[in-house]
Amino acid sequence: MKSVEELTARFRAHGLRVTPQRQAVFRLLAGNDTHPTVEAIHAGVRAEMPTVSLRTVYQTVHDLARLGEVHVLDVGTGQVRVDPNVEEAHHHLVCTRCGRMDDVAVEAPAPPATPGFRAERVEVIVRGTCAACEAAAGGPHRAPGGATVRRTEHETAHETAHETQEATCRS
Amino acid sequence: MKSVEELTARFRAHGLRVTPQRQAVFRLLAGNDTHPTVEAIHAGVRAEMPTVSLRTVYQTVHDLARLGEVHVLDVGTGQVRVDPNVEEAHHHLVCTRCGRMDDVAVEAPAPPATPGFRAERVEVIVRGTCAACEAAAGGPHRAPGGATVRRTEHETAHETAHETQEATCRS
DNA sequence: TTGTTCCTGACAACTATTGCTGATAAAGTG
DNA sequence: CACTTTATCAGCAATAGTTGTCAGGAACAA
Repeated sequence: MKSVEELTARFRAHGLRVTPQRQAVFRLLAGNDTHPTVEAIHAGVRAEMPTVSLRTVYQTVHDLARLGEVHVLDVGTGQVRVDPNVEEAHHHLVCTRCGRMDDVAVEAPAPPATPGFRAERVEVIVRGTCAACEAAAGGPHRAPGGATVRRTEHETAHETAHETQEATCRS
Repeated sequence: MKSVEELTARFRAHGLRVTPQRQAVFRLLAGNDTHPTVEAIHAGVRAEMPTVSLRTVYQTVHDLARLGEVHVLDVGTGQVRVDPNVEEAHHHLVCTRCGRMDDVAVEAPAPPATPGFRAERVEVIVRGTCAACEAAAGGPHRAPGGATVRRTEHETAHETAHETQEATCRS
C-alpha cells in the first residue's frame, strides 16, 4: 500500500478532495498488513477522530478501491474486508470461525478455457481454523456431536464473527 | 445430488419430517445443475405450491446442507447460492455482473503449510463475465469511462444482480 | 473573496437472512 | 383407523451490513 502522501496526491489527481477524515483512513491502512473490516477501520479512525461516521469510511474505502489502492474482499463471512496489499499477487487464508483473513502465497491455477465465460481473475481461498480459534475451541481433538456438526461452516462463521473476532483473533 | 426418494429416506433417518414443501425443494434441486439462489428456489417451488414461505426454503436448504447433500456457497455476490453437486470435486466460475455461478474443472493447489492455521479446504473462484452479461453490456470492446470505471466489481455485482440475473443469464 | 463542486455525517431505507409463535400435519403406536 | 407426540409451516418482525438521501459545510479555482 502506498504512503499517506502518495494517496493524497492520487486522490487530488483524480479530482477527489482530501479531508482529514480520509487521511485518517489512509493512515490506518498504510501501516496495516491485516485485512480489517470496515467496522474495524471505523473504530480505529474514531479513536483519534470521534465524529467520523461509518458512511464516510465506506465511501473512502470505495474510493480507494476505485483507484486500485486497495482490494475489497467479500468471502462470505458477512462482512467486507479491506486488503491494502495490491502490489504482490497473493491469496487468502480465511478462518471459518472468526472470519479473520491472512495472506498466503499459493500459485493460482491458470484460468481454464471456458467457452461462454471470459475469465478475468482467479481467486484462491483456503478455509480453515486460525490458531486463536483453535485454542478457543479447545484444540483439534474436540469431541464431535456438539454445535460443530449441527451447523454449516457458513452459519458458524456468520454467527461467531461478531463476538469472537476481535477478542480471540487479533495477532 | 441424490434422488428425491433417497433424500426423503435420509431425512427420515435423521428424525426430520418429510413434508410436501420439502419434497418440492428436493424435486427442484434434484434435476438441477445450476446454482440457484434461495430466492430462485423459492420462486420455483411457489410455481407449484404458492403458499410456501421463503422461511421454509431457507430451513430446508440448511437441513440439506447439514446432511451434506448440498453446499451453501457465499462468494460475495450478496446472495447465498446452493450447489447440489457435492459428489465430484469442482470449483466455480462467478460472473461479477449477475452473480451467476457455473462449475469448472480446475485442480486446486495443495493447501500450503501454514503455521498457526489449520487448512481444511481450498476453494478456487474464477471471476469474470458470463456470455449473457457480455452481450448485454455490448461486448468486450465497450468504451471505458462510464459506469464500469466508476464502481468496483463488488458494487456492480450487488446492484445489478437483482434485476438482470434471471433476465439475462439463465442458460 | 466568491462561487461551485464535492464531502460529511446523521438518519432512514434497503437487502438477505433468521427468530418467534400459534396452528398444522407427519410419524409412530395401539 | 384413531390418537399422541413433536417437528414443521407460514407469516411477520427483527437483525446486520451496506447504501441512499440531504442539509450544511469545507476545499479548490478564479
